[in-house]
Amino acid sequence: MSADSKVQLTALLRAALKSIAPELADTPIHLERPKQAGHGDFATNLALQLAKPLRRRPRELAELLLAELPRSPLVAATEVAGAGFINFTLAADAKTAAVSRVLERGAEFGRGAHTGTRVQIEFVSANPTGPLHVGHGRGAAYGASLAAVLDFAGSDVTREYYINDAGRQMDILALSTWLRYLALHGVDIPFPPNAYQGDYVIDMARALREGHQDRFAGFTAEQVLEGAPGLPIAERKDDEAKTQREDHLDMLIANAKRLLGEDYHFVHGFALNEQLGDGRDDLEEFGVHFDKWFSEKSLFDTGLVDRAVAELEKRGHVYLQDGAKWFRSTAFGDEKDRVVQRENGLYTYFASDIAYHLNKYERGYDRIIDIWGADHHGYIPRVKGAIAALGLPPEKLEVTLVQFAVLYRNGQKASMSTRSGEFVTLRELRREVGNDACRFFYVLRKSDQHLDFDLDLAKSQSNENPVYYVQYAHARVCSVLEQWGGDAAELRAAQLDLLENERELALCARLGSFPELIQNAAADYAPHQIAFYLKDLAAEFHSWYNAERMLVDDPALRLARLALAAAVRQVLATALALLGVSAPQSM
RNA sequence: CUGCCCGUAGCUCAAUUGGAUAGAGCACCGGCCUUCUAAGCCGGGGGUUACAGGUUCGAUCCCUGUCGGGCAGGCCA
Repeated sequence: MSADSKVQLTALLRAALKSIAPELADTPIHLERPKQAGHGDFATNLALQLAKPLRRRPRELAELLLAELPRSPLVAATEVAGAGFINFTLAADAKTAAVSRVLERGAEFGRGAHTGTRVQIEFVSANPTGPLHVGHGRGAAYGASLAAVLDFAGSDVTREYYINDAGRQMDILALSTWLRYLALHGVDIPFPPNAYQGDYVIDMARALREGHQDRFAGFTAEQVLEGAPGLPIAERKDDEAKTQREDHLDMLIANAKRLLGEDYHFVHGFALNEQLGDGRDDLEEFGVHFDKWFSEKSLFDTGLVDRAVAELEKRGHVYLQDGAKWFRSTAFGDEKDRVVQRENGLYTYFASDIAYHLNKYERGYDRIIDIWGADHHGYIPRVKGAIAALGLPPEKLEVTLVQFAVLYRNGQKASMSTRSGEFVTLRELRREVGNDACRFFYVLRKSDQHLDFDLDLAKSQSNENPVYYVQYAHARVCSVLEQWGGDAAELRAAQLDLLENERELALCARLGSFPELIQNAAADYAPHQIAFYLKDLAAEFHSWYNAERMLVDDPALRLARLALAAAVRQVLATALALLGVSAPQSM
């Protein structure tokens, strides 16, 4: 059995279709795996689809198609059912053939044909202004798994992290670090409430002092606060107070730049590298790897932001108002026009984002995937609008939104406030529940669904925990094969027609559907399908394990069952690897 | 107020892109360890897919409205 059953069945149906309705020979043929066991191994609604154009009854057409269906050893039985479905039951050896395919191809079983499609996938891209938190973790797990699935399905994938190293947030981090550093040198300045509060800033300040002693000190509080408006009392939440706090912060940043001169860039770069390095380590430990780290600042340094805005202007999509440059995004479906260059001459974040996407397009990808937090959904129209305005095809860009994850401990929502300093970081989560449970739980839901992350469940070592459930199946196979002690190569010679009970054939069919699963998960950007497949495969294996023995006396039957077990183990390992979850030999 | 997303068993979620009798796990009840790992298995009850219409052979899925939840609506990022 060289090709997959589905491909062969499609060809058979195509032949029958040409024979009864040559003019409709291009009708897409949809074959599905019925949910219900009584409906066979595959079903098609082709007759129902033809009913309208041919103006004939679906069941009649189904009969006609079956009459014209070429004979094949693949098919054991066919039937017309329901409104006009055609159900196929495969021959037993067509199902068990999946086992030998798995054993032949090993870790490559399920890999799609190389399409040469170049896909760029950008994810996480968190501001390097503090530790990654559990929200970033979900984007990381989703993006990494999706990238792995797309790669396995046949695309050439580039994983990219966009570093926001050019904006005001980075200045605030640099200032925060410097203020903490000054405090270590006895300079008493009230720490602004809108600066970065976390302890990691104090850690950076200490590191700065250890490495450079008092190089960045020697300034008085008066110098640092010069020209800054006073801070309103903490209780005031009105707009005036907020503006005053922001002005205060901006003046401190300006003073820092003036007082430190060249050294400001050093402190800025130091804080950036510390946080970026920390995030990179965190992600690597999480099994999330990036091929490219793309700097926002480089877009300014290479003049691409200037060029992108100039190109928009040249095409007549920019106008001046109140001293600022506006992109007419309403002409491309956005709700309102957006500023790209402020009155003070500085570009907005949106401007560099346009430049970044222009750069992505110029790199020649066939498909560009952005994974954003759900709170950024309002940005999609303006970014796509800008792409269209530049004369580029916006449909090449696909934005996938990842909803928030909420942690639950003892049935109670765990706090994740980002300002209080007591937010839950990705690192804390990984330490608490382990990388495997983290990765698996994060992709257990569709990305556009809110995720309730049950910490107690993720930690529990019981059958309730789906991670352990799946890993346990893998470990069980390992244990049996070890006790058998034979050479894995022997398994290829197994007489697979000895696999004949219902559970065995169900497992074979499940293995055989793995390549389809990969294609579906890739097409839908839905790695959660891999997680659900794993749960199903593990369940069917455990059920079989309890019902039948593998290490039986009959050598031929023993070999056949061990071959099936080995194939199950292989597919479990392959699928777990796509999700970045380990496949333990023993538990 | 406006826009986007969501609403499925008591709880957490699926549902092969419009298919057949809407499926799992947990929780609840009852069984299975002298036999390859009980981190496992077998059996049982549980639903007007938020609600009301519409489109068609057929709707959890598409359209309209209502109700409920989330997120957005800066010359912030």
